[in-house]
This record gives sequence, C-alpha cells and structure tokens, in this order.
Amino acid sequence: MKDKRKIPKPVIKRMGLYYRCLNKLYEEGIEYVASKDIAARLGIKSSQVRKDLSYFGEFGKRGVGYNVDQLMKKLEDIIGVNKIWNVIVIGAGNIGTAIVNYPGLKKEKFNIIGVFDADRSKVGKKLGKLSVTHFSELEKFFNKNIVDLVVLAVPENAAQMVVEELEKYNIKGIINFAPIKLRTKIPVEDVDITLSFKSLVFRIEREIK
Amino acid sequence: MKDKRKIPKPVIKRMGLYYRCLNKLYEEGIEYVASKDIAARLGIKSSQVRKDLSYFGEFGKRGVGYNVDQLMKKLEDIIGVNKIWNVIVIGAGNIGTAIVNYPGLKKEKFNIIGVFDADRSKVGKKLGKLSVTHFSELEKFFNKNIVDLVVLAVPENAAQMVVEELEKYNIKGIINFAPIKLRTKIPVEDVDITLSFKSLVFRIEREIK
DNA sequence: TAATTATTGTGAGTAAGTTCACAATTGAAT
DNA sequence: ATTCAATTGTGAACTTACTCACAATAATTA
Ligand SMILES: NC(=O)c1ccc[n+]([C@@H]2O[C@H](COP(=O)([O-])OP(=O)(O)OC[C@H]3O[C@@H](n4cnc5c(N)ncnc54)[C@H](O)[C@@H]3O)[C@@H](O)[C@H]2O)c1
Ligand SMILES: NC(=O)c1ccc[n+]([C@@H]2O[C@H](COP(=O)([O-])OP(=O)(O)OC[C@H]3O[C@@H](n4cnc5c(N)ncnc54)[C@H](O)[C@@H]3O)[C@@H](O)[C@H]2O)c1
Repeated sequence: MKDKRKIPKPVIKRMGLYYRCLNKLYEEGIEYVASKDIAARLGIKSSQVRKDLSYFGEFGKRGVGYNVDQLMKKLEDIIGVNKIWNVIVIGAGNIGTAIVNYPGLKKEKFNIIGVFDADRSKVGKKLGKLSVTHFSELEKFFNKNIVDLVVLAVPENAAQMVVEELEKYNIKGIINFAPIKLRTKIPVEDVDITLSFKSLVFRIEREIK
Repeated sequence: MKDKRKIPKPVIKRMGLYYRCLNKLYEEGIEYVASKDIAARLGIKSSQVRKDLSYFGEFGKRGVGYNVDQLMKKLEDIIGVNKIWNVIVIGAGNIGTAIVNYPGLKKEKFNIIGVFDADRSKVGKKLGKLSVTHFSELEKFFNKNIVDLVVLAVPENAAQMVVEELEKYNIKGIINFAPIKLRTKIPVEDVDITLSFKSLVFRIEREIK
C-alpha cells in the first residue's frame, strides 16, 4: 500500500459491498476467499477488488487469498462500523417506519434510538420497541442522548427547515430521503429512490448494458 | 452535439436530477433558466450541466439560457418518462408499502397497478386503491395486464427465486431493494439503503469532503 | 449601429478511475 | 528439493469523466 494516496470515491461504495459479501461468506462457513470469488459474487473484476483493498493495506496471502474472518474485521475498521452508531429518525411516515422496522441496520451497528414526527396524531405510536415522540421534544432528547446520525424522512418542503434545526446539535451526518439538495455543513448522503426509477427507464430506452 | 458519442454513465443519473429541477422551476413559474442556476441548485458546475445536455442536442439560447417548459419536455423524451410505465410491487412489507403509498412516483409517470405477497395473511390488505394479491396469482395477472417494471421488495433470501419467476414474463426492468446481486438478464437497478449508511460513516470517519 | 453584458456549446486539457499484466509469494504435488 | 498451480499487490497503460476557456450568439443599452 502506497500511503496518502487519496481514495477514489467509487471505492467507498464498494467497501460496503465487500463488507456485506464477507459477512455472507462468514455465515457460509468459508474460511479463505480469493479476489476472483468476491468479484464474481458482486459482478465486478478481481483486479478491482485487489486494487480497492490495496488502498488500505495488504490483507491477502499470495497463492491463497484472504482470510474471511480477518478481512471482515479489517473492513469493519476501515468503514467505521466497528462501533455502534446511534441514529434517530425524523418523520414517522412510510419511509421512517420502514427504516425503524428494518433489522438489517441494527445488524450493521446502526442503532435506532428515537423517532420523531411533527404530527401529533402520530405521537405515541409504537414502532417496534420505540414510540414516536413529538418533534418539539427534540432538544430535550439531544440533552439526554448522544446522537450520531439522523435519518431525514420528512416531506420535501419540510426537509430544509428540519436541517436548520439539526444544525443546532452536534450530529455527524444525515441520511436524506427527501428529493432535494440540502443546504448544510453536515455531511449528507442522499437516498434518491425515484432517481433509480428514472435511471432504469433511461437504460431500458437506450438499451444500455 | 456530436452524434454517436457514447454517454458517460454519471450523465444518466444527472439527467434525472435535471428533470426534477426543471419541474420545480416550472412550478415556481420561472420561464428561462441558465446552466449556472441549475448547477447552483444541484451543487455542481455549470459546465457540467451544459456538457451533459450537449450529448443530446442544443436546447439553449446563447446569452439567454434554457426555456424551462421546453427543456423539461426534451428531458422527458430523453429519460423516457414521456409515457406511463406500468409497475407492480412484489413484497407488501415495509418498503413495498412505502413505494405503493408514494405519490411522487405517479407524478413522474410510474403507475403502480399491482402489489403481490406470498404471505396469505397480507392478501386483501388495502394499500391506497390497490389491494394485495397472492404471489401465486402473478401469472394470471401477467396474462391480463401489461407490466413494464417490477419493484422487488422481498427479503434477501426470496429475491433470486422471485427473479427467476419474473424471467418467464416479458418485463423490461427491476428495481431491487434486496441487498443481493441478482443473477438475471433483465436490467436491474439496485437501491441499497444500508450501503448509504456505510458510505456516510466512512466519509465521517475519514473527513472526506 | 456599436458597444456591453450574458450565456451557450464544445474542443482541448486535466483529472479520476479501471484494467492489464506480471513479478512475488505461497502451498501442494511429485 | 523442485516443479507446478494459484493468487496477491501494484506500476503502468488505458479509459472514462470533468473542467476550462473561449468563440459564437443573443438581447439590451447607449
Ligand atoms: N415513500 C417512498 O417510497 C418515497 C420514495 C422516494 C422519496 N421519498 C421521500 O421520502 C420522504 C418521506 O416519504 P414518506 O413516504 O415516508 O412520507 P410520509 O408522508 O409517509 O411521511 C412523512 C412524515 O413526516 C412528518 N413530518 C412532516 N413535517 C415534519 C417536520 N417538520 N418534522 C417532523 N416530521 C414531519 C409527517 O407527519 C409524516 O409522518 C419524502 O421527502 C419523500 O419525498 C419517499
Ligand atoms: N425496510 C428497510 O428500511 C430496508 C432497508 C434496506 C433494505 N431493505 C430490503 O428491502 C427488502 C424488503 O424489506 P422490508 O423491510 O419491506 O421487508 P418486510 O419483511 O417488511 O417485507 C417483505 C415482504 O415480502 C414478502 N415475501 C416474502 N417472500 C416472498 C415471495 N417469495 N414472494 C412475494 N412476497 C414475499 C413477505 O411476506 C413480506 O410481506 C428486503 O430485502 C430488505 O433487506 C429494507
């Protein structure tokens, strides 16, 4: 590994894929895996896998491959899922509910500790072990809890306002489902579902790939 | 526009963003827009906007900008949302429900015409105007309806099996929410929500961007 | 009509990302 | 001990994508 090289952005997404793949291999009881096999499972090239990993160190053994358990733990450190992240969800609608109910997140160390909504009729509603709290209680909640990440699942027209409220607190990042570019200093990751629909039909219409 | 140039893949995603942006401008009653303004709203460079559009034609007027209404219609044609796409959802769980209830999809010409689930206890459940149909009725449904796209919102372990069933019919594409690489000839667009969480914490840990 | 300002469309230059190809290493087989 | 097969890690070549910079054009103003 030549140090200080900066990491191409697409590598970031692929690290998450590798991590999930390694988890599956681990569950399947596989002890050693070659870059070729990881690549085949993900539909990419083996040289890509090796090059990507090489940005962070030398984890394999020539002629043998990678120790699944070991590499998995390395990836945990690299990605940052080696510790628990406390998450709150704002907006207890369709998406908010789906996120709170999804066990896959807890499995990957994202621990949802609160759900907020501005609609009083939703307050108190049970979602798994959590119950919906009114948005106005947010400050009180931040005073009592450490929150790392916020999932923003409110309508488009409320999103910017909520972000401005969030800037008062010391959160580390936002997962944003609203189809809008948020103006904020906080790191944001957009999840844009309708964009995926449009990409798909574009590809279909032009017979790309 | 120099023809036959092939279109960089990132352009595809941005076309969807431009389309949504133009829709907003239209609703705001704005008649002409400069690449600079579109770029500012999306947080990218104006030269990127112009270059992207140039792959498909010359839509602007020098010194003036782009006619919002006109460009919007051009984008509809380019992306393929100039006609209605018939969509069915398989899996009436959290994500399936969110998709069916989301009005934003219909607005962009994705018309959901059916929801299927393998769980008999969910059959008959109302989601908006639709009610959940048992998965075994799929063939009957395909015989009576034209289906363009399928949203796959079933658990990971069921996803590949469902895809193999879908290959019997003549669908054009799949939006896949299951965290797994589907083996199929049908064009697939993956929506990977936990990957977004991992990308976000990676960026936070390394203070990227 | 000429000057001024705004803005597009794009070739050329730069940057980012992927793939190739092979020396280095490992373990197994003979 | 030597050969053989498998597989990594990586510099270099290649491919893809982005940005710059400016001629061309349009509208406005003097
Ligand atoms: N449902 C989908 O499939 C889907 C797809 C793509 C994008 N989205 C986007 O995701 C976001 C959420 O979608 P949804 O379907 O869950 O919507 P939803 O209407 O079901 O839920 C939104 C929730 O946010 C709450 N809310 C509104 N203003 C608030 C505020 N200021 N503070 C706190 N809570 C507030 C509402 O009371 C509601 O419960 C929207 O921006 C939507 O555009 C949804
Ligand atoms: N909920 C989330 O926030 C979230 C986040 C990331 C990924 N996902 C993924 O999205 C997919 C759906 O998640 P969900 O939360 O909606 O799950 P869910 O369990 O709420 O819903 C899945 C539904 O699929 C149905 N189903 C199971 N096998 C089926 C089959 N063979 N045919 C038809 N229907 C079948 C189940 O009866 C259930 O109703 C999963 O693959 C999950 O990993 C969900």
